[in-house]
Amino acid sequence: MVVEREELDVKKLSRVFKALSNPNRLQIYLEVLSHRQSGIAAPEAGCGIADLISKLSVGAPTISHHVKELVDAGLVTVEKNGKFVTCHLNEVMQKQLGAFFN
Amino acid sequence: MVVEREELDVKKLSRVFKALSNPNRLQIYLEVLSHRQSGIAAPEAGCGIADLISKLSVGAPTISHHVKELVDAGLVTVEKNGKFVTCHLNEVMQKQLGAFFN
DNA sequence: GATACAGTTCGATAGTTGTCAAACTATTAA
DNA sequence: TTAATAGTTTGACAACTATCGAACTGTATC
Repeated sequence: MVVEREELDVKKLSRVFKALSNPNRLQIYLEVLSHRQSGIAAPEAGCGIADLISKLSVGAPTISHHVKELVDAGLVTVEKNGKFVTCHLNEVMQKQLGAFFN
Repeated sequence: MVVEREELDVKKLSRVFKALSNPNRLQIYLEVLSHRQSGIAAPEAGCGIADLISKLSVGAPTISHHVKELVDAGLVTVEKNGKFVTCHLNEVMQKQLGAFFN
């Protein structure tokens, strides 16, 4: 059995920073941060895609693309409820990044 | 007199993360971090360009370019001593980034 | 001076990224 | 089952990036 090491090596870390390097994507992350709620436990909290579309003055395809990049980088998670999608903060990653700069 | 506001708005912050989004540039930053020394006070400490060139298996022009981007983003500073250039950590920025993820 | 050395700037190029419009999928409503 | 709605995927394209070799600038050494 291969053990998945969840350390932040240079490659992974640079991918995280790349995800945050685009102003619109950073704004999405900030929006998710402001709804500070992780995990699937609380469906009411979190940040809806529609909110992001209305706040960021770019089209839906672009938002969708950006959210996927944030998910791939491990910064946020995504939860589907019927037609709707909600973004949640990955607090583990947040803490790891906080630790990196300390 | 115009007061220089040194806040980290979205634009500035995304520029910082862009600077760290390239693996080689992140490696340079890590190298500077490991010589944890800021300011011009201690010329002996800090990270020399030549060290970076030997550690990063990319050419000198590329290193030079990357260091400039880190400087422009406010992540490191640079100090010249005759022929040699030394990189220092900007600890203020480091602390601001640590605070951002907390 | 002339030479060597440390690093920078320039110009070019292959590769990547952000964005959009159009077409698509899936879910709810009529 | 037809419509409408929420979001995704695809394909395209302009803009940007990382890297290199060549030429350059400034500093020390002979």
